[in-house]
Amino acid sequence: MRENRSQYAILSLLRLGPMSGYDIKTACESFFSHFWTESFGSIYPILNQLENRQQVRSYEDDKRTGGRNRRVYQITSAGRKALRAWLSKPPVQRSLRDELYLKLFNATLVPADVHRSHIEQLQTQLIALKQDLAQHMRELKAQHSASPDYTHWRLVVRAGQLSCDARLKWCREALAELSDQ
Amino acid sequence: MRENRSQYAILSLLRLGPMSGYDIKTACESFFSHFWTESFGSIYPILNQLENRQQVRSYEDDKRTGGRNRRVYQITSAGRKALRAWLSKPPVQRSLRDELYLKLFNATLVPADVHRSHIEQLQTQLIALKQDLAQHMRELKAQHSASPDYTHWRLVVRAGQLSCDARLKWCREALAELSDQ
DNA sequence: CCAGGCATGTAACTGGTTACATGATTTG
DNA sequence: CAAATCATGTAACCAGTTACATGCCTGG
Repeated sequence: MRENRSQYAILSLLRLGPMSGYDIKTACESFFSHFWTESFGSIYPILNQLENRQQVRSYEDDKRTGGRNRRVYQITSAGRKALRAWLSKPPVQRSLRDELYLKLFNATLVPADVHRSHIEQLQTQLIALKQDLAQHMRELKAQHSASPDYTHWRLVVRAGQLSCDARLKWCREALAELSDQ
Repeated sequence: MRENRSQYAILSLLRLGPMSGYDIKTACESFFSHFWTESFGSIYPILNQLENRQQVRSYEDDKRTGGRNRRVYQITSAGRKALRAWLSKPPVQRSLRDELYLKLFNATLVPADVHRSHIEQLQTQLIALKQDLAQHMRELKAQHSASPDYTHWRLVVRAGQLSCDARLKWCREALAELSDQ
């Protein structure tokens, strides 16, 4: 059984307060950036499904300034219950696929420069990610250190940092090894 | 454009020598275990597609002992060329989705034990993975240290090790933080 | 004789992305 | 007025998984 997880990502954000589909996308990009993504093509249809199942409720957000009308969703107790049920199940590892390593596995088929530049690109992305995560951590401390969620949110960001550092270390090792040949 | 990557995983293995669909699955599990998976449901149809495109050739493997007849595939120069073309393109990061962190984000909704046990489960898996990777590294050294692929294959395993260690470190930190509360 | 490993294949499904269509309002 | 931002939605697509069907041969 392969369950749609987008619904739980959406409910996770909705439990923080009422949001529109657009807000959910934005919140996803800021809160979940380093471990989860959602697209509009999932968000809007799933919000409708959740409403049919009475796991969210919505209302038209009238009298607002800028942009077209918004529909704002809020989680219901049925929604919270569904989220809780999912949380209790052990997380399942979905298939793992890392293109970089698959390419590196075949490195001898193309000039060495190719892979060096792929790794350098990754390194650049990771350096940017490292700064994002540091910034994220500072904001978390400043805005949520009193929240009961703080410990867990901190751990989530911390996981990103450790993983990012490990990959950066690998990039340095790999580049060193690939150049002295 | 979202390209089917299974075909390249299959070509990657086929460049090491002729294999059946079954062999490919097995090789995938041993060579790629920590960064790539394939299922029979992809392998067999894709082998046919590759043959139609003349990127692989096949023959019936008669007079063998045990099991039913095998069809053995070998890569052609067109196949090698297609693989090379893909290798040169920068690897694209496909959407990132880690259930554990999404669950942890909502940790306050369920008893603390739930997440502790999820993390302990992960820790157990990672310890097993660490041993697998160490074993894999030893075999690599023993069997392929003379091969031109050795440096790259070593780096691929090394990436798994660094990532595994980083995640283990996170598990320890997380469990420490979640228990003294 | 049956469980398990070897072996091939197909059908059904779906999660999730991409691209497109549409439109209001603000700002430079 | 064009571009950017806010905002919602749908249609098409497909990569990849799961489940099922089938069958040979070996060893306990």
